[in-house]
Amino acid sequence: MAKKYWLVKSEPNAYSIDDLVKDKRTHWDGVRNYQARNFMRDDMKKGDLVLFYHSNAEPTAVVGVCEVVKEGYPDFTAFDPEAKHFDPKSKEDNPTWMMVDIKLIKKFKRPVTLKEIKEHSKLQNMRLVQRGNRLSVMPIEKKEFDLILKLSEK
DNA sequence: GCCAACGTTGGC
DNA sequence: GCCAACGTTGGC
Repeated sequence: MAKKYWLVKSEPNAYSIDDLVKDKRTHWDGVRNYQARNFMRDDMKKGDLVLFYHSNAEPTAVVGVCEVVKEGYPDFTAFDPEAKHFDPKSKEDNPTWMMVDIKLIKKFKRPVTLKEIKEHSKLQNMRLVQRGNRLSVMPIEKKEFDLILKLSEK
């Protein structure tokens, strides 16, 4: 199947691109939204490429590229009463929440800000710039992915 | 810190 | 099944 492209959001004070630079690889836990869950469970495949976006940040921006290295499996942090995103309704034998593993490919030389994306005529269809969008895992087009990569090289 | 947009919950 | 109340997200 053809490679797909994604964008994931993270608040840098929770988990930033620099944390990923340090860790090299991480599991994308804590997603508690069904639509985002479905993408991770059903559609994100090994080798898919992922833009890493900082939300609630200064600046809000795409800051790097990752690759999916492990496909959807149960988000075990949902089972842990001590964990921040504990969900008592998710059972180990029937998990509600799923996650994937990603590894860092590169941190951008330069962040591509939300402002730039909003101002770019070719990026208006991204769900990221659409009003009120709160999805933390979303599919993007290859041409959008390529363009943002190119902008980061400027 | 504010607040609009959205998702979820729960009473009916 | 409807919908108001509530909690969360996330830009500004």
